[in-house]
Amino acid sequence: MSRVSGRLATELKQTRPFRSRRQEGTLGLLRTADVVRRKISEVVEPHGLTLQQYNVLRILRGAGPDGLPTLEIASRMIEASPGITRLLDRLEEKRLVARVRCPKDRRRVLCTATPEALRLLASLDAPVHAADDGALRMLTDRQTEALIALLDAIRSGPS
Amino acid sequence: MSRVSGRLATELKQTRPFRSRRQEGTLGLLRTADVVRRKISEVVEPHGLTLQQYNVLRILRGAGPDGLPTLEIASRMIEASPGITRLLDRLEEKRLVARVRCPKDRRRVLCTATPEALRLLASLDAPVHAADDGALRMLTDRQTEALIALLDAIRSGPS
DNA sequence: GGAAAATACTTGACATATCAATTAATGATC
DNA sequence: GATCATTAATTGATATGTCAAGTATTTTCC
Repeated sequence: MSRVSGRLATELKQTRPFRSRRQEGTLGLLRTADVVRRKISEVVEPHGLTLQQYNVLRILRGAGPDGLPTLEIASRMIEASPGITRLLDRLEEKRLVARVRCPKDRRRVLCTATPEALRLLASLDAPVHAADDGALRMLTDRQTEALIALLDAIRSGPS
Repeated sequence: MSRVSGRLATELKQTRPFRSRRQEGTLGLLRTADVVRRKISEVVEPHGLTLQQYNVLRILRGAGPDGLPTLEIASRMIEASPGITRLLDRLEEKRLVARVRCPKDRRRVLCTATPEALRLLASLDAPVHAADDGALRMLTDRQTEALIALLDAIRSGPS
C-alpha cells in the first residue's frame, strides 16, 4: 500500500513512506507546479512583472477596451489572489493599468490595460508561450491530453 | 490546433484560445495545484501553521533527534523556499523548532522538532492525510498512477 | 601554511500575500 | 421610500516571500 521508493520520495529524500498513492499524487502535483511556476516566472520577471501581474494584464487584454471590474479580474486568475486591489495599485503606478469608476454602478472600478501594457504583452507572447509549451515538452500529445483530463477531474471535485 | 472550449477556458472565462494543448496543460497544472494547495492549507492554518511551516516540521520529524542543517531542510521542501532562515526563526519563536550550531562544522545550524511540535504533528496526521488523499479522491487507482507518472516525467525535464 | 574559493547561513530592504474590518453603493422587502 | 442585506472594493495590520549583499567557517590547492 505504501512506498518510499518513488521518484518524488527520492527527490525529497523521504525517510517515511507515503501513506497512499493519492497522497503521493497530491504532493507530486504541488511540487511539479512549483517547479513549472518558477520556470515561467523567469520569463516575465526580467520585464518587471510577477506572474500574477502578468496574468492580470493578459486578462485585461482579453477583455478589450471596456475593461473589467476588479473582482471579476480576481475570479479569472489562474491562482486566486485576495490581494487584487494592491496588485492593481502597483500596475497602475507602473502605468500598465488604468482605472475608472463605473458610471452605471459606482461601486465598481473598471480596469483596462494601457497601450504600454499591450506593447509589453506583445513582446512577451512568444517567449511566454515557449515556456508554457516547453514545460510539458517531454509529454507526447496523448500524454498531454491525459494530463489535462486528469487535472480537470481533480478540479471538478468529488462528483 | 487551438481551442477556447475546454473546461479550464470556461473556468477562466477565456476569450482567446490556448495556443497549444501543452499550454493548456501547463496552466491547468498551475490552477489545479493552487486549488489543492488552498484546500490543504485550510487544515493546518487553524493550528497556526502555514503549509511551508508544516512541511518543515514534517521534514524535521522524519530526520529524527539528530536534526538537519538549515539548507538541507530547504532542499527537501515540496515548494522551494529561499526564506528558510526566517521561516525557521518563526518556528523557533513558537518553540516548535530548536537550533544548535553543529560542533563538527560550525557553519551549520542543526534544527530539530521540539516535543511540542511532535505532539502538534501527531494531532494533524489524520486530518492532513485525509486532505492529501481526498484531493484526488475522484481519481481511480489507475488514474492516480497515471498522474504520478506524468508529473514525474514533467519534473524530470527534457530527458 | 596561507591565499583564494566554496559553503552555510544571516541580514537588510523591499515586494507581495493574507485576513479582518471598513466604506460606499446598490438591491430587496415590507 | 426607509430599513436591512448584499455587493464591490479598499484599507490596516501583520506575515511571508524574494533578492542581493554580508559574515563566518571550512576546503582547496599551490
